[in-house]
Amino acid sequence: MSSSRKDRRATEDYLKAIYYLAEEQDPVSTSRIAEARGTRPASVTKMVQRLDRQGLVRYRKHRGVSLTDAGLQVALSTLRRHRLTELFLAEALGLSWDEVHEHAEVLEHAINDRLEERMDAVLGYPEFDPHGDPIPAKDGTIAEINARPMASLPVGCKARVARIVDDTNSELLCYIEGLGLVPGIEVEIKQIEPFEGPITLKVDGERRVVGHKVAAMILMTLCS
Amino acid sequence: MSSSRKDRRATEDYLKAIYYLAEEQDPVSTSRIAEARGTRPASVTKMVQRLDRQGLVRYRKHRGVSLTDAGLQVALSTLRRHRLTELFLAEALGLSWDEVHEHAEVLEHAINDRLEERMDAVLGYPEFDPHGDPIPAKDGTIAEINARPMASLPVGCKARVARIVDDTNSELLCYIEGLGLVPGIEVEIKQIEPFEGPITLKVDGERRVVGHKVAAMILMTLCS
DNA sequence: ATAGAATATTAGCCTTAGCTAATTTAATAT
DNA sequence: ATATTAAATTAGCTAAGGCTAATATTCTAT
Repeated sequence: MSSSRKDRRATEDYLKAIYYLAEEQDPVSTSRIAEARGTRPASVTKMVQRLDRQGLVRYRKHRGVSLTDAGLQVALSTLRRHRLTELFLAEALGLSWDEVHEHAEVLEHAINDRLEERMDAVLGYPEFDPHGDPIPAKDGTIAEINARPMASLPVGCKARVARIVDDTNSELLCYIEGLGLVPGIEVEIKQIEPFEGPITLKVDGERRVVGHKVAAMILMTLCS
Repeated sequence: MSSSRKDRRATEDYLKAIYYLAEEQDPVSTSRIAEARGTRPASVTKMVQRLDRQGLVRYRKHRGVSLTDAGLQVALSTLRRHRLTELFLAEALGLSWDEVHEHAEVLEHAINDRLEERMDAVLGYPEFDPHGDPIPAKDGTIAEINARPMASLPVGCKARVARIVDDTNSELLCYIEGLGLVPGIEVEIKQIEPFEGPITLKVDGERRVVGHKVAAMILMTLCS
């Protein structure tokens, strides 16, 4: 039963992980994927070889993997479904923003084009999620945004704080201000742990570490 | 990785199938399950042996399977999620009743207690779906209903038409009336194809075959 | 009661996705 | 430039769910 109507789960999760990790460093190494997914490198090697055979990634021994166009489409589609699902669950079921992620992590693999389309319509075709992260369009295009969430910046990048997303969470806003992360300030991204991990950055010559949730609230414009 | 966080899918689908088929004939035969699921009998044998080992069914060679209490709980929970999901998709995404089933068939395996609870609350704790089929409660109890959908009756059962669920589909209502299936009429169930299959019955001494969708609209009271 | 037909089971193979242990390749430090 | 270390790969195993072909059991009709 090679194909027919299979488990999208593993494939989509791998491609999504590779998509995220590639932001950090392009041919993504086996061990980074293993770390991100909580599996062993040997399992990753086998899987990326399969994905390569399916034309979803380009893999060269000891050299890492990159998404092909086809793989990128799948990753973006999965990301789109993830974000639409999060938004939808928050909207339609009144779940908190903290809570929706884990549910979406499962549901993103269980919804099809039709459901995606309906959710999109019901939500009014949103382009960004409450974190300020863009929701890829059906065709894979990502809304151009001059200000991007800090968490989406590449390592080594210098950028300026553009605005802090209003999460109606005044405690966090104060905390962020306290870190010196006020609009106009220039920071350099030193290190990003994938997914929910912390981000290390340099502000006014001083190193700081901020959590992923906080970083998602901080929109940045790149210093070219 | 024996257990941890597995694919509920196959297990739940088997148990659900067995639950439905048992209504027709209790120890359910291998081949009935195979037919219902579109797999080969040999695969079913292996699977029910596994389910037996897990304590979800009782299986005796050549004699068929029955659900254990644990298996029944899983089947009812799955059924509950299926029906809540159908209702929720119709409500929240404006999908037609025809359409929701196939989506629910996938999603029922992807939602957890929390989502189930939220959907239930948002829907106002419904006890029946639009077909008139009861939605099992969290504890597995099924709302007592004197009138049951025709599709839920056992084969050989004699029952009286109680009412026709108003589907706001006047064509179907007329069609049903045309078959002589008016309230008060006594019919005998001759044969039920599982799931969406047709139902053969005897009305006024004449055999008739009605589709599952039609049968779901006809609520019956048993003639004791 | 038994032959033949219908059902069910077993044996043996496949794929996916994981694991460990052993090996190979690449990177680093002297 | 080579020895050591770190990272990646291969080999070989596991379990779930499928499949086919072969075998075994039960049912049915004589």
